Amino acid sequence: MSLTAARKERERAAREELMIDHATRLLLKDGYQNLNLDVLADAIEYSKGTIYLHFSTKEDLVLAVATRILKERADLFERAARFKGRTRERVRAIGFTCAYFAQQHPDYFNVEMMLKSASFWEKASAERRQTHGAHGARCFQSLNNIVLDAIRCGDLPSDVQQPEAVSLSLIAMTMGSHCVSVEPELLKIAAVEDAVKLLRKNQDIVCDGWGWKPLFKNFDYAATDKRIRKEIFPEVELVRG
Amino acid sequence: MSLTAARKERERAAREELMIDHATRLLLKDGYQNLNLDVLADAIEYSKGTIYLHFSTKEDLVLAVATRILKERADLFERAARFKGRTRERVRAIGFTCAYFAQQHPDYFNVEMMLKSASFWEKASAERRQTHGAHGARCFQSLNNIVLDAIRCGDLPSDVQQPEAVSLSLIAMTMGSHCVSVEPELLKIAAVEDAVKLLRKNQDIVCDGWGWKPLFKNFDYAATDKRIRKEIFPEVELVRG
Amino acid sequence: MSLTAARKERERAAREELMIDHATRLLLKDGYQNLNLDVLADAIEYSKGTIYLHFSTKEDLVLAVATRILKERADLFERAARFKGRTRERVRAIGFTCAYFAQQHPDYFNVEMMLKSASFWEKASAERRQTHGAHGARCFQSLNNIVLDAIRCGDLPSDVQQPEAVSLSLIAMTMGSHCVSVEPELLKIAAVEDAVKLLRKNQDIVCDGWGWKPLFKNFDYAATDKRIRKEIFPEVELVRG
Amino acid sequence: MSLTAARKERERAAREELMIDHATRLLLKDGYQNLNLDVLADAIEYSKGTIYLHFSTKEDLVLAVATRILKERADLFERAARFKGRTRERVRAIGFTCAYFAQQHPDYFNVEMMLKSASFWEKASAERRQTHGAHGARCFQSLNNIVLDAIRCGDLPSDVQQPEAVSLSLIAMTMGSHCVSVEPELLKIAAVEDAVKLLRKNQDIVCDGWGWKPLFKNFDYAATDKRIRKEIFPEVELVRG
DNA sequence: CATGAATGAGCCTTCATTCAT
DNA sequence: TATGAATGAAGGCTCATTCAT
Repeated sequence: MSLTAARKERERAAREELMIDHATRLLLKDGYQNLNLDVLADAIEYSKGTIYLHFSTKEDLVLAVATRILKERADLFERAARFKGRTRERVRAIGFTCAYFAQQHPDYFNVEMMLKSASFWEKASAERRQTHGAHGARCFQSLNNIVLDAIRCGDLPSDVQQPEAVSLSLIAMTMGSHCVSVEPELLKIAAVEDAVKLLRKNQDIVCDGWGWKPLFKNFDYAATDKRIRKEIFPEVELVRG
Repeated sequence: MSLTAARKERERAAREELMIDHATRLLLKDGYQNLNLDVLADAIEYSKGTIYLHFSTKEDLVLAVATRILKERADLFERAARFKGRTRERVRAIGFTCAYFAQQHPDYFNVEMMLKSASFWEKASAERRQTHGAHGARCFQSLNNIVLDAIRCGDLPSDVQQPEAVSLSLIAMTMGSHCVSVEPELLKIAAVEDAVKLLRKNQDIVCDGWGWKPLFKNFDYAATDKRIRKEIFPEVELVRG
Repeated sequence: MSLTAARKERERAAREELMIDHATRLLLKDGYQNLNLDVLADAIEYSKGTIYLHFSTKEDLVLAVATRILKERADLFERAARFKGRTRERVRAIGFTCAYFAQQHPDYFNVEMMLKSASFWEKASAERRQTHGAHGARCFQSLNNIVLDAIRCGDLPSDVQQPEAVSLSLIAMTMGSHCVSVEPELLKIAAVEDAVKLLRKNQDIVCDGWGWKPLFKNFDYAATDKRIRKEIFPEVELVRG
Repeated sequence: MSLTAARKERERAAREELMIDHATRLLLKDGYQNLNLDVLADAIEYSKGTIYLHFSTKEDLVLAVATRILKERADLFERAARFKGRTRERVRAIGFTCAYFAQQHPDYFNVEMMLKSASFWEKASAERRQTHGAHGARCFQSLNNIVLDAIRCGDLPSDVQQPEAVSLSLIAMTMGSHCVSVEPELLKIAAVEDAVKLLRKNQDIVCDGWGWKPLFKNFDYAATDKRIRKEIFPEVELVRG
């Protein structure tokens, strides 16, 4: 590729990033249905036509937003999965990334919820659909590999029949914790102060429920947490818990 | 109230029920954004104007749908909470109602997700908002009362600081299991065959995680399950598991 | 039907006529692609939404325009076909209606040309499609019945194998004459002064070509023409020729 | 002109031909309104900007397509007009070229129809408009010269006042036959099997109608047809009829 | 000269809401 | 009270044309 072509490609990518940046912002503010391409075009100071040079439909654009965030999550998951220590410590590192995520993208969950509509996917481009699926799989595999290791080394009971069920219950709890976090009424009734703390606590409960050793109730994870913070998130200040 | 006025009031209520019936059907079929008041008016054989005599906005109508289903759930929860037995058995009965719900209203979860949009609530009438909140509280309280009983009688460890956290983790797991259930990709990767089974298993994991006795891994709940089916759902054939 | 309902129905029909009136005008002025529903809405002083209460798509509207004119033509054809006299005189009466038509709707031919696009018909409503076809068939049958009579009574040679071929050649000549009439260049080169005269002359040529008696070149149709004018078009002043 | 300039000019002409080639293909496939310059640019592997170096507007491009085909027709007409024989045989040769044309460019008629829109011509360049007119005139003159010869030599009755009327009726019949050929409904009603046969038959009717000798009904043209095929279209296999 | 990114006016269609009857 | 005709703002998407590089 010539120097010029390379520069153009960079500019194109930068423009696309700009579009996704603003689309993310508007999406989180107003929701999918209220995302308006005229408003987006005004915000990015490009015309609507230019948006359509990058995304085939509005749905395609929204999927690009979701995919970018999901990719970030997958990257973090893989990084966390490489944490050195017992399997329970490694899954705890994953839990930290979820908490980090909840802090960084407090409203991202809403975007994910949009994706559940069947008609949505039909309108997005096949390529982007596939990319999204791939990052989703990366997330799942990162977690599931730890589960497999845990069964192998005896940290999880040998009678666990389906490793995927363990992963899925952790994922379900994570998503569910997000769900309740966006219901102010519920948080008020349940006197929840810190939604991120809730998320991490719930993940511990699930691990303990599966009998994943060392159990949270029997072990002091303070040192592990310190190490996770230092090794995985050296640059950020995480919520305590 | 005169006899005539009473009859008119009955007719009005019946019409409103009819509207909610069909709105529910259309909502679950097409989703919130695709719910079309023209189609609804055709279906109920009343005019659009008449719909607006009952509901101030489209959002108000949708909230009425959600509230009616939530009321049904609250009723079921209260019924399940009155189940005789140890607290773990009573919370198990609640778990059955969730499974029952998932079977009866497989797409209702989507309706609940709609409600999370901030702009939604602004357009619904204050009265209906409050009613909805009340039924939500009933659900939570039914569950939370069992938790409180469990702490009191020692079925839950005495060091559980916040009973609400236990309830909330169960709720989170229930919602999260629904979330994953609507992601075909995830179900495929995780080789899940029966989403309802998954839901109930996950609830057990959470209870065990909190140390709620008798633990699922140490106790045979077959007899309890039989009794729940007989006493709480005498009329239906529940999914096994 | 109640009086009110009848009145409403009349009003509805009148509104639809108004829409078709203006659509016809705009269509003939600007062509199909430049027909703009905003402009139409402005012209009729109804909103665009109201237009869509009458027509499912823009194509449906255009088809309604074409159908109304075609119906008028079919009515005229049937009237002309009932003209008393020899078959050649009756087909001549049909020729007069074509000329009348060319005068009344000098640009209608353009509308008919629009209809030839395949994608057009897919977007029009099935009902209107069928109506259009029915009127087209009426036109053809009116003419073809005269041809059949002519063969039966010996005005056309008995060796004419396919009566439909005679009808079709007349139709082709009529359409073709319209085609050349909308090409100013061609008219200039060929020194045509009166397009309607051309149309009628061409139809005579075709009849003579088929040997339809009495042949134009052997017979003075002045009296017939006078009678056609008087009996079929008493109210209008037709172009001579 | 320098050698380099000559080469550049050749390249430029070749590029323009390439553009017209593909534009023709797309035009016949999708129609004028669906001709998309992006698609065309992709097909020719030149940029849209380059297209605009050759054609001032989209209409100009379309006119170039129409003109090239018209030129081909004019060339064929002139060749046919040089056929040796009686004038009726020569006009028959012209009829063959029309049939040949209908076979070669079955959808070209649609392109011609586009040209009838008034707004079209305003947007095309004056130069191309003139070229188009010139080729149209060549077609007309080729035919009209035969008519003039026929009158002179007595093949057409001496009382034919306007030779151009004869030419024009033949042209009208040719265009009209094309018109009916693109109406499937009409073809079905009239039980037409072979549209090209219809075209040729209709031309014969017109010639006979004008009394052009030798009349088709009195003369066997089989030998003439054989000769036309051999001398005018040695390279192609024409439809019989 | 050739490019192709950027434009932006334009257009059809939808649908929640209103209000005169 | 019930109606449904009328509204009109809104929005996604297209594409011929331009122009800086």
